[in-house]
Order: sequence, then C-alpha cells, then structure tokens
Amino acid sequence: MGNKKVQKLPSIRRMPTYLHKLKQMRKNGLDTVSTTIMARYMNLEPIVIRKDLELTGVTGQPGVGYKIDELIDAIKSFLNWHNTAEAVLIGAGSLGRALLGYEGFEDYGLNIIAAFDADPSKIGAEINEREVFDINRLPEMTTRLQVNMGILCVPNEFAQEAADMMVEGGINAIWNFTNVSLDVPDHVVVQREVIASGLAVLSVKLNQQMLTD
Amino acid sequence: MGNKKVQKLPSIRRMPTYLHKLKQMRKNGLDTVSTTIMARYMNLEPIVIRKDLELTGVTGQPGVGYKIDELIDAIKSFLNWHNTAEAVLIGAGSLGRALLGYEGFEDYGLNIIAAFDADPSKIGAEINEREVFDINRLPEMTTRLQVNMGILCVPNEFAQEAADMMVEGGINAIWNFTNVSLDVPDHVVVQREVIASGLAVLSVKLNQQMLTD
DNA sequence: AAAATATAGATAAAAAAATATCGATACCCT
DNA sequence: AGGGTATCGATATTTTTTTATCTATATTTT
Ligand SMILES: NC(=O)c1ccc[n+]([C@@H]2O[C@H](COP(=O)([O-])OP(=O)(O)OC[C@H]3O[C@@H](n4cnc5c(N)ncnc54)[C@H](O)[C@@H]3O)[C@@H](O)[C@H]2O)c1
Ligand SMILES: NC(=O)c1ccc[n+]([C@@H]2O[C@H](COP(=O)([O-])OP(=O)(O)OC[C@H]3O[C@@H](n4cnc5c(N)ncnc54)[C@H](O)[C@@H]3O)[C@@H](O)[C@H]2O)c1
Repeated sequence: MGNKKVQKLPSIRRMPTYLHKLKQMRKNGLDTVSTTIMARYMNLEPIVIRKDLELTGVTGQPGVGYKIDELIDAIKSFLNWHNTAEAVLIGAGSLGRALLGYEGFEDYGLNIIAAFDADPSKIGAEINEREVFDINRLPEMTTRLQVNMGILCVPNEFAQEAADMMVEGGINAIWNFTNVSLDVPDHVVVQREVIASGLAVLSVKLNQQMLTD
Repeated sequence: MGNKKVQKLPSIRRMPTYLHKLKQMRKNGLDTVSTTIMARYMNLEPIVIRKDLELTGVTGQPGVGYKIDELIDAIKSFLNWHNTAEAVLIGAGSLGRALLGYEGFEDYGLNIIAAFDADPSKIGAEINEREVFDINRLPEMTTRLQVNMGILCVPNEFAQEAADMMVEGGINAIWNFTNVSLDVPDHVVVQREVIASGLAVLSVKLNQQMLTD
C-alpha cells in the first residue's frame, strides 16, 4: 500500500559508507576489519557499527573482526545492489549533468542508461556516453526497456508532470532531487533528496559550536 | 569540543521543506496554515509537524493554526538563516558547477562568494558570476574575507589536503560532498553529504514494495 | 443558538535507536 | 606458556523519537 515505513533508516544510510571504506581497504590488501577501525573512520562508536552489520546477517569472529569480502557481499545483498539497477535521468541541466558524470554510481549498482530533456538544444546530445532523448519519448522508451527507476532533475515547476510521465512509463522508483513533494500512486516509491537539509544541519552544528567556545 | 551531538536531527532536516512550502503559500496569499495541510503535503502525520514546530518556539492557535509569517521567521531563526552565511566552494568540477548554479541557496541564507580550483584551465574563469581562484590562494583569501564556511567538491583523493587548507584559512564549517571522512580539528564542524545514502534508502524501499505486491 | 468539525497544546505511551555490560574467543608480546 | 589486550555476540539499559490521547478553543454548518 505504499505507506509502509522503512525501518532502520539510519543504519541503511550508513551502509554505503561502510561499503566504500571496505572496498578501499580491500584494494589496500587487507582482508579483515574490526568495528573499532570502522568506527574511528566514521566518527562513531564501535557498537553502532556492530549493530548495523548485524542487520546484514554477517557474523564476525570474536577477537578478530569481520572478513572484508563477506561484509562487502552482505551489504550489497542487504541493499539489493548485486543486480545493477537501470535508471533514466530526467532533466539534463546542471545537476543532471553532474549526476550523469558521477563515477561513483558504478559502485552502487546504478546504471543510468539514458537522459531525457525538453530543451531542443539538448535533445540528441551525448553526455558522458548517454544520449539525451526528447522527454515525450519517455513513457514509450521506459516501457519498452523495462526500466523502473527514474532520477528527477527538472526545475520544480515541471516536477509533477515529469513524474506523471514516469509513472505512465512504468517506473516505480523515483529519486527526486526537486523541491517538490510528488503525488504518485501507492505502488511507486519516492526518495526525495533535499539538499538544504544538510545545510540546515550544518548551520545548527556551527551555531552550537560557536556558543560553546 | 567538537563531539557534542546535535539532537533532533530528523526535525532539523525537515525544516527547510517547511520553509519552502510556507514561502510558497505566502506567495499565494495565504496567512495561516494548519499542521494537517503541511502533513498532507509532506506525507507525514500532523503530530510530527506539531512537534517539529514546537522546537522553533512558535505557538499556534487551537482551532485555527499557525501564522505563516511568524513560522517562516521562527524557522529561519532556529536554523540561523537570518544572517546570510558566506561560503567558498572548492572544486569547480561537475558537482561544483551545479552548486554554483543553484538558485535555491538564496532562500537558505547561503551565499557562495568565490570558487577555488587547482586546474589552470579553470582558474580565472567565471561561473555564474563567481570567479574561480587558484586553490593556493584559499588560506589567504578566506582569512582576509572572514569566510567561515567551505563547500568541498574536489575529487576524493584531494579532499583531505583541501580540508587542511580550509582549516588553515580559518574556516570552521565544512560541507563535504566527497566520499571521504575528513580529519579536522575539534573546533571545525563537518557535514558530510553522502549521495549514495539516498539511493540505498530508495533501493530498500523498492525491494520492500516489490515483496508486498 | 446548538451541533459538528478542525485545530493546537499538554501529557502520556510506544517504538526505535543508541549505548552499556559482560562473557567468550582470538591474538600478541614477553 | 601466560598475561595483557582486542574483539564479537548476546542481552540489558538508556535515550531519543514518534505516535496517541485528551482537553480547550475556534470555526463552520444546520
Ligand atoms: N543545481 C543544483 O545544485 C541543485 C541542487 C539541489 C537541487 N536541485 C534541484 O534540481 C532541479 C534541477 O536543477 P538544475 O540546477 O539542474 O536546473 P537546470 O535548469 O540547470 O536544469 C533543468 C533541466 O531540465 C530540463 N527541463 C525543463 N523542463 C523539462 C521537462 N518538462 N521535461 C524534461 N526536462 C525538462 C531543462 O531543459 C534543463 O536542462 C531543481 O528542482 C533544483 O531545485 C539542484
Ligand atoms: N558529480 C556528482 O554528481 C557527485 C555526486 C556526489 C558526490 N560527488 C563527489 O564530489 C566530488 C567531486 O565530484 P565531481 O564529479 O564534481 O568531480 P570533477 O572531477 O568533475 O570535479 C573536481 C574538480 O576539483 C578540481 N580539483 C582537483 N584537485 C583539486 C585541488 N587539490 N584543489 C582544488 N580543486 C581541485 C578539479 O580541477 C575539478 O574541477 C567527488 O568527491 C565526488 O565523489 C559528486
């Protein structure tokens, strides 16, 4: 029914950072890791990490730690990042271009296969090896290609109509970077990225810091 | 001491969305709002909103709601967004350009006054009316201009050294978009923006949705 | 005017998340 | 080999956040 709550949100949000650090450690030739080390890296308490990792089902070895390979695997499974998700991006503007150029997504099982835009001067262009198509072709193309994730980067005023087209095209997961709270059917999940949230947190932190010294 | 925890994080993160919606309502000529309306917009329960607003110190009128103007003001004060914060941006690459071009920051009391980069082909350029300076001038300039916020958008491998330069230049708040956990003195606050966190949440949501229908 | 409805605030309860404690296991160093 | 240290897992506790309940106040409808 679309309104089920996702639990353990804070833990889920930390997973990608674990993954990143673990991959880096593996590249450096390590094969085990302790929560103490992860904790120091992330500025958290070891117990937090242990609880998070518990969610993935891995078990560590008392006195030793966890096997890095196992952990990487378990986190990927937990996040469902083993089978790469194909996505389309809507709105090849300044944010859209940045996301199209972001190398990191490979590591996160995300593959942006095409972009869509309404601006004739952008349609037909290629950005980082992905073609930009006319937004009107979106429903037809996503249906045919069976894509079920859309990354929304259009200006606020077009956000809802773009979302409607995605829904029409069978997309059921929307990563929403606009400042608009979308109205979508129950079976469609939306993750809204509010960049100002981070700024708000930083402002409050800074303020508190200044008050105490 | 830098390791004090910020409380009410979830509430703080919701504030900018309230602010955005409230400003929009004001533009539409409204002057009061109820938590029911806000809740419908944000897909939350009214009680959540009421608790959040309580933090700002505003009081509403039973049977009526809150005064929009008062709310906007209270939220801005709460976030310390009344006095515009000046910031510099480090790394005028694809993400950096997007941020430099983002209009939304005006509303959030953030003013990016200059950018810094190491690439000679970028130094001297102007992006959205902000000049790009040589990264080596950062410490001197931020000291002189008394800027205390830095937005970090360099490639991961240069993140720490760029952070060091910021600290040298007297910056004490870093908005960190890199995939690196920075090592900074206690008096410097850091807010790390991990874009993959949102993707992780979306993946889990999508997975749960698919399992239940 | 009375009844129905919508609302905030205060307080209480429940749920979730973070943190602590402790025993068992492994490793390291002398 | 033995003592010291690091580690995990299980369980318990504390803290924080979310949600519920109930009362008083305002508005709208009849
Ligand atoms: N730029 C940033 O750093 C940033 C940060 C956070 C959030 N955002 C949000 O992301 C969204 C996009 O921002 P931006 O700065 O990239 O804007 P932009 O104007 O640079 O890009 C928007 C793109 O969408 C295209 N477009 C317009 N209408 C369209 C439609 N109906 N269908 C398809 N494409 C359409 C435009 O042609 C343009 O290419 C906005 O909602 C903004 O608030 C941007
Ligand atoms: N592109 C995205 O959508 C995106 C999303 C999330 C996070 N990030 C992160 O943001 C960071 C930047 O990503 P990007 O895609 O913009 O990379 P980019 O390569 O496009 O831009 C990096 C910029 O930093 C400059 N630079 C390099 N070394 C420097 C130094 N020592 N001092 C100052 N400037 C220096 C480069 O010249 C370049 O202009 C990375 O850490 C990336 O992981 C990017």
